[in-house]
Amino acid sequence: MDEQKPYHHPDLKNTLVAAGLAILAEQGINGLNLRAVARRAGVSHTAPYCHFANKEALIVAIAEDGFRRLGEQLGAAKIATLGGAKAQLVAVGRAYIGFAVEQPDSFRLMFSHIIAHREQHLELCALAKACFQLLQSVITAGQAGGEFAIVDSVELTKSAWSMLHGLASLLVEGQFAEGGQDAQTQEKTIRFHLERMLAALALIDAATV
Amino acid sequence: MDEQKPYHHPDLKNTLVAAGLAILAEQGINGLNLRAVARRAGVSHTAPYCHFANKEALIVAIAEDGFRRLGEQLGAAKIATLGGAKAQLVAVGRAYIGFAVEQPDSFRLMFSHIIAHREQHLELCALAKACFQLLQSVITAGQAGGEFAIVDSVELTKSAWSMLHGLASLLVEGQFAEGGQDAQTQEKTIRFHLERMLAALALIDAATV
DNA sequence: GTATTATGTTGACAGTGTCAATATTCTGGG
DNA sequence: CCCAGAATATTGACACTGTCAACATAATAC
Repeated sequence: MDEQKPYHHPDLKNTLVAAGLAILAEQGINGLNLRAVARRAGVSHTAPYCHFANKEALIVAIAEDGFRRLGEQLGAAKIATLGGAKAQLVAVGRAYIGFAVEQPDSFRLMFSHIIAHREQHLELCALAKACFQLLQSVITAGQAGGEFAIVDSVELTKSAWSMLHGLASLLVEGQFAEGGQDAQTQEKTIRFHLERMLAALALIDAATV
Repeated sequence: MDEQKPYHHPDLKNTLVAAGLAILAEQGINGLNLRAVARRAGVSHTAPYCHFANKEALIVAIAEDGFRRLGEQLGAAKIATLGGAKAQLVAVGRAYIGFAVEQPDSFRLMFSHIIAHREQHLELCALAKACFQLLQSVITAGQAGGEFAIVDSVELTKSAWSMLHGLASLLVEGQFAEGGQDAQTQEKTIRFHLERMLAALALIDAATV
């Protein structure tokens, strides 16, 4: 028994990211520190420095993982939905909100200013962009199908993302919680706002063009 | 000369908040720690504990100040704008975005999860609610004037706030910055999205009712 | 098979939040 | 006016955290 682990950890880098995610989910951002991550991974308190330049680098890796999971969930929602681009947009939007509400600390971390110079982290930017482009693909498909008018799809996607992100952020930060709502009520509220916002997006061009 | 300060500081509590705000503006959230605030206020490193239970309490006070300033700016934008509720809504929205972009660290702090149990801080909640209600007042006025349809104004205001907050957040976190845009271009982009989003809000009821 | 590199550990240091003990000043009641 | 207690501020200490330097161990390349 007692498989004593080798001096060299099989895959410490990913183990550290996983440990960070676990701590994030359990204790939130305040509990997320390098030494706790190292402890959880079963290594010494400076071992992370062999794989990450500093704390921020580890946080970036965790945020990257978050964007990867978000992208997967958005993609899954998209392909699981038939019935036109507007329905897909609602489904993808619901997935975005769902991710934020179910994993609030990951969501916060991904958009947090803790990551000071976001543009310097190419992989992080690429993963975030992939999420954006997934949203955009739904919108361009809708344009092709005549569900949305023909305007710059990047700008239209920015509007859609703003709406989703705002709703997600305010929900996550508890700004909309007047007393503890039950899950069902909250679900209804979310769908209500989602449908209204996205219907507005579909309408928008009739008004502004 | 050399007015040696008295042992008892005239108004340390407010001085500490002001010092915190200054540090926040200069060095961002990372530079904001109790000892630095105390240093800047010219007192010992534990003096803040006479006025704040802990670091979070000071941060709450700084956030409260932020909501107070935000409320003032929104109110000023509202009363400075003639020409109907829609124009007012755009103006107030522009003020919201302006606050976020000009004072990104204050904006982040106000909505930050650093403040763990927001609902326990009554004054903070009241100040945030005052901002919400200012937005709501524009919308109800618009309803009375026939510019917006008659639906639950709280829900309509939540939609508006979500849109504004999402745009502000993504701008502040640099998600929309593809390369350094000059101020003029950014201003155009902001107004573009604002007008579209708020026009969408005005239209929304025709679609969903 | 040895030199080099990659990986991990130990020990140290400065900075931070917080508490206990102490000092100074203010305030109200005699 | 004086003094007791409250309010305010300081000093010193402690644990925890991020980070670095020095060293130890394992994998790899020639």
